[in-house]
Amino acid sequence: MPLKEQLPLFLFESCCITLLLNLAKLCLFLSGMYEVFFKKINEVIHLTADEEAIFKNYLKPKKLRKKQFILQEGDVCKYSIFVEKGLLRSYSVNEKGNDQVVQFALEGWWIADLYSFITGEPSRYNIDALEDCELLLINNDGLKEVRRQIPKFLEFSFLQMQNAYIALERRWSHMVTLSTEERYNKLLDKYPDIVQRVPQHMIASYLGLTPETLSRAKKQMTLPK
Amino acid sequence: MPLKEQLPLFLFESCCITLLLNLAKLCLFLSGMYEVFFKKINEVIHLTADEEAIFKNYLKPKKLRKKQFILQEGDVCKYSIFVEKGLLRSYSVNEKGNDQVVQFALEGWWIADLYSFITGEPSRYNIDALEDCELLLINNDGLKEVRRQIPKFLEFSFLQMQNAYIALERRWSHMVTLSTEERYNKLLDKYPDIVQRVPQHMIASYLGLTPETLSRAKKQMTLPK
DNA sequence: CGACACCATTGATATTTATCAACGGTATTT
DNA sequence: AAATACCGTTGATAAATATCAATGGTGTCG
Repeated sequence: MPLKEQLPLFLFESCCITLLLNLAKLCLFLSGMYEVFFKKINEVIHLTADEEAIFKNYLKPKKLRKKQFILQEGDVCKYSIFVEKGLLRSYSVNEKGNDQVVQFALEGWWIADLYSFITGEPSRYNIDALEDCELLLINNDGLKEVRRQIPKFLEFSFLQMQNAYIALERRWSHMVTLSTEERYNKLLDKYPDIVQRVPQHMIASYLGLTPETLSRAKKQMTLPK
Repeated sequence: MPLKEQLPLFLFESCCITLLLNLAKLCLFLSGMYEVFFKKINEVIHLTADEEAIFKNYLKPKKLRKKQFILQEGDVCKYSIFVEKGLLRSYSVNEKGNDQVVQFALEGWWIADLYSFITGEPSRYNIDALEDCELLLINNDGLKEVRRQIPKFLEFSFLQMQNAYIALERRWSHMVTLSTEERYNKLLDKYPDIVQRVPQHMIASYLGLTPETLSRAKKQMTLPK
């Protein structure tokens, strides 16, 4: 019994159109969803279409609205998170109840509590969305499987980790050698996006300062020519 | 014309004995020289004797006396350094001429200025020996070659880099969340060796403090029960 | 529209840490 | 053995930053 027989024609047509529209939307969603991801990887290694397909099996797309959490303190960090679109931030809460920003993650960046992710221990960090986000999640088994099936990706992982280490080391050296103002300027130079898209008190926390101190430092920088 | 004919017998015997002694010393030197190195690697992956032999082709043993440099500011960091024995320290010198300790490396640890090592840019760090050391050096091409010939070693490199990243992240979080005294105690807990073998002003610098501040903090810790 | 949350700024004050200087002890070098 | 370098401690003071409190602006939500 064909569907057509059970419905008035105009309803059937309406259904078809809706269906097609949704299918189109889905296609767009799925193709767009991985765009930045594979672009980033292909800057370092080259994946064939087959390999990309393998990868997609282990990737879990997720949309996250502003202010929502993707990881909360006490939970185990089950996923390594890739930001296709939007802006995440990880932070801890100290004994006085203040947020302590650890990291920001823009489009094209990865973020996780690596320690919790590797060991399975509960995380001491929170990760939430500062903007509406489109994310790709992959768990540790997934990553291992991809590294097994696509050995090139192990190479990528190594290089990525190496770069992350160097960047953190550099951030450390800036923290201990540069003045407050120099640190802010470095950030402004390197990540103008972040400074524009993130409330200033979070920038302050990222730089290891109170909001008041950063505010005063900025004032000092404009006044004396 | 045999050597024996040209020398009095007692001199010939003396030569033989010296030669044998030196050979024995050389063997001991060579076997001992790689002991910690392969022990460390085999904790993570298993290398066959053949693979160890391949590795040795690219390793350059070097002894370094206390106070000698293995890397100086302005030089390119050509080697990744493994400490078989002894204790190294990397540091930078700030504009006031003070040392700023970045890292210590005990037996079984690796040390380098990774940024300079990867990019070939001149280093901003110095690395010197705080004790007489036995080191194994390997350059970037050597590492790449070993990773190519022994794919397991790429896995090792990745895991090692991941651990280094996690450790640095942890050190960061301790730096920003813990008090001076808590930071010192953490170090005491985790690396009692370092605290005993390194002058206190270097510990202070490692913790981001002046020697005076650390001295006073220690005093505070003993007085009030 | 009004209530409310969020945020940057500013002022006054407290706390922490650095800086400068001096001293005494210990190890190293000559 | 004497001279010297190195090191940890202590005191006095200065500088940087945090803390506490208040204000005004801006945007959001009912």
